[in-house]
Amino acid sequence: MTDDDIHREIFEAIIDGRLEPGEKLGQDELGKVFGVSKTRIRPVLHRLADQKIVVIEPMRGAFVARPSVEDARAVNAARQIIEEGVIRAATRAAKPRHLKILRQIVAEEQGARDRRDGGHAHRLTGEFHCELARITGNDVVAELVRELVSRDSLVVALYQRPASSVCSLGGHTDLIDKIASGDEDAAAHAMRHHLQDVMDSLDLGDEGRKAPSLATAFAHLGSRS
Amino acid sequence: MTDDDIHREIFEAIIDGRLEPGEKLGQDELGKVFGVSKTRIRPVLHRLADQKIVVIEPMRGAFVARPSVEDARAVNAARQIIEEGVIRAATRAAKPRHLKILRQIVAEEQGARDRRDGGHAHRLTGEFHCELARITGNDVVAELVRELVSRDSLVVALYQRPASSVCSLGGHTDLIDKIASGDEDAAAHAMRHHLQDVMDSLDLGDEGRKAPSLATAFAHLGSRS
DNA sequence: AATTCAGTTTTAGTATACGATTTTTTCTTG
DNA sequence: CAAGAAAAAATCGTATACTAAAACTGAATT
Repeated sequence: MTDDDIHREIFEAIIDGRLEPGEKLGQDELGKVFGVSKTRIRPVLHRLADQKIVVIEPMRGAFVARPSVEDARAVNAARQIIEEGVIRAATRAAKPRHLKILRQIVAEEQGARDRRDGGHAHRLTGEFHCELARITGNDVVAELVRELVSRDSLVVALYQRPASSVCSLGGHTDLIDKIASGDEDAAAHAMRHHLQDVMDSLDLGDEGRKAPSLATAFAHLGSRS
Repeated sequence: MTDDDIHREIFEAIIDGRLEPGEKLGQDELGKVFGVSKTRIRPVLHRLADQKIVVIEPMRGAFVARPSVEDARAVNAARQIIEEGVIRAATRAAKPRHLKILRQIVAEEQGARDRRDGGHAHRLTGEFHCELARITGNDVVAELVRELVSRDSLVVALYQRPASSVCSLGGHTDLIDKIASGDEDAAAHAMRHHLQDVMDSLDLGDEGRKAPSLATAFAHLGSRS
């Protein structure tokens, strides 16, 4: 069990939603889970904190990150900016085999949705954008996009509307078409709107449904203080 | 002396070239420097490794990163892709005060060059790109660019030609002009070429001048094996 | 004289131990 | 009985101790 294994294990547990935002990540507790001392857990937690997947409150411990509404908007806006450059480069570099891979991912995505497997579908949605970044042939870019996508996964986990995973259905195929056409500007435009659609499909009205603040939890009582 | 202080201290020592690429970063040694145990050095080293500023070889220790020629090309290519999106967003968002800040940085840069203060000039060059990212008003993007720029600093430190820091002189003012004109495409184009110019000004012929491989060090002897 | 191998020293990686701080529990008091 | 204070438990952060691997030294051998 290497350090990266521990990291990946926790990372995936969070992204897959098996660990809820705000949940406490105790060092000794995790150490017992993985059969190591907390000495090896701490660096992993710090790395996850660097990735904004967890937050570390001094002397209080690590918690699964709970991005605020502003964080959510900032990450999405960042993706619009970054992935504009990415899809432009991808459009310039795209070969038929690349498009084939993208189409395959969309197909699997569709399949997962049909099977009502929202988790898998969501993961493939992220995979699509990562694969898009890979078309550029640049590992640095691919890694950057991967990080942004994973941060966005947390956001979606927190703010996704109950009955809305159909939103990005056409979005990805549209992106592929634009890339295939070689029209860089059209592709960039489509990407910005696609990400904006994802954003708009979120319920950013309250500060996260899970573990809400007391004020919102008891809002139905009205303010009496 | 907080953890971040230690991190920044080592980070800046590397970026400023006070620690040469390839140099060993012993845990106990650094611990003594900062008056702490290696327990607190290790996470810092790992964080720097995440940032690709140092490399950690298992059971051998940490060393100041020595990006290969391929790494150098990849980081520059990544910047071309990422910063295309950034300058487009910046062009759309730019206000007069932003341009003023950029022009000021260029002026300071020019002053530093006149004073033959290459280090300061180089640092301001990076600062220019970070400030450009800040125009987008997005902290996530700004942070991303900052990381890429710092990685590039290492590359430049390794591969810069002895007498060539004049290269990007006109580049930045040109970028400002394009942003001011509001012509997004022109700005994006200028950015790509500016970064390509920086790249071309590097001496990527050998695998780094400092501490070269034995093969290149004794190349003048010819191959006799 | 160069090379290899054994012994020594150094150093990375990990666990344990300990002090400091927070959280929880319990006890007191109005 | 509720609220606050004090004590106890739990847990974070750091240093120290230990183990194992790598680097170094030097002698022996070809």
